[in-house]
Amino acid sequence: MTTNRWISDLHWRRDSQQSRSEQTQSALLDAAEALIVEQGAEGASITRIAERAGVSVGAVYHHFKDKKALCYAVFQRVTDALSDLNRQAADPARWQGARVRDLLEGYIDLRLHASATGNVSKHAAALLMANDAELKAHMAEIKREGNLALLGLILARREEIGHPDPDFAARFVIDQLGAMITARTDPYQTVSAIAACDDAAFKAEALDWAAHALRLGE
Amino acid sequence: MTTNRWISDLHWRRDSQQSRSEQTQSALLDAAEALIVEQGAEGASITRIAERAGVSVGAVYHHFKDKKALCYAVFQRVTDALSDLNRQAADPARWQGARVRDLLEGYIDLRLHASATGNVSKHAAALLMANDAELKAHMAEIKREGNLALLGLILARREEIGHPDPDFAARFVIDQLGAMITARTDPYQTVSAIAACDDAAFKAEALDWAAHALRLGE
DNA sequence: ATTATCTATAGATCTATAGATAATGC
DNA sequence: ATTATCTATAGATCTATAGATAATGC
Repeated sequence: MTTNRWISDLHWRRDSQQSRSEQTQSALLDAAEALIVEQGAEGASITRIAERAGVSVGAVYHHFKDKKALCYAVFQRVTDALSDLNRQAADPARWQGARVRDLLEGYIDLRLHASATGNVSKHAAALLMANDAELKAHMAEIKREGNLALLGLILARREEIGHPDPDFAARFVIDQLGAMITARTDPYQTVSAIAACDDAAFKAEALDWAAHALRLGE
Repeated sequence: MTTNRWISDLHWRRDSQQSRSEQTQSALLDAAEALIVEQGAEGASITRIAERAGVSVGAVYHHFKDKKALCYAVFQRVTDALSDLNRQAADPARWQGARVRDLLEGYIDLRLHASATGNVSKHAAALLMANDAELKAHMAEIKREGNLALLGLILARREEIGHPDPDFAARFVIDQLGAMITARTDPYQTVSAIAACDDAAFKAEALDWAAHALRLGE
């Protein structure tokens, strides 16, 4: 690091190649996301993405090997954020003194909050996933990691669980809470009480069910 | 109807224009479904669909106005079957003397059975839906109709429900059972106890939860 | 006369590359 | 010297249509 700190850190000059490169790449990812969400995955052609990002088609291929690499980068920006969230939530230090019910409540809060933010990116990722089994599998793997971390935290408190098979019960509850939250955040609703009630009522009902399923002592 | 019954009913001659037409249309829908499932929605071009169905591109456009019409026909074949199933299941005569628990068990059985059959068609429909908001909305509407019919059957037995707000509880349980079954039949699993256990264990756990949520008397 | 089918093709994409140009970076 | 960008375009699709051909149906 022999670079002049005045220049590199205080940003008197800011159009370094590196930062221009990063800006262009972000602009391309943003443009791809927006087009995918607005017109579906088929509407997001390289030509249109470049146009929207304000660069030429040639520039796209300078930054990404091919269209698939660009799409995967869009997807990865979402999954990286998800992995980060998982890592933070899984930190045992964060949950010292917490009971199973607190863990479940924290999980619900986390997912409800996550689904309320970054919606365009997530929608784009969902559309890409729908057309690509590899991405589907990758997303499932990330969710799996998060769920297994939660499972570990819960089973470290297994003495609270009255169900005769705590391992099965804990897994079942985690799956089911996930399904419940997915149903709540799905924009295409059917009946739907899960989506119609407010967050507090949803949380109360979900926690009540989970406590029953695990036979948590009171 | 002045047609000769010997001909039209006993099929001595079978290559009428009408039946050829139907055969070609079915072949096109089958080919489209297969290609969509095998290569994703983008892989199913008119050229490839025609080739797979063993007809020319021109023939495709004789039977379908454009590509969208063909895709919608693929989708409709699936939703028509679903609507039929809904209509059969919603018949009150079928449920005479049944209790709420029987209704819920019947619903679970129906959906588990449905997800085990006609998988290629449903997979294709799901991929088409993913790229088309109109189809998503249509599917949601069909599920909604089925769920509302179930809701009606349950609320006709509201005296069995101990929950202080039977209407809310019934809607919540229907949503939740739906989410549970979706999670079970999703091929991309996370933890997952819901998918790992056998049908009997799944049903028992689901029914137990529903009975608790509704506060069904015993 | 109508219907089902085919062949051939126009016209509009779309992906990816080659090669030139201008700026940064050592 | 390397990096970022542009222009121009080759080559491969893909959708949809026009017009010919052969069979059914009244």
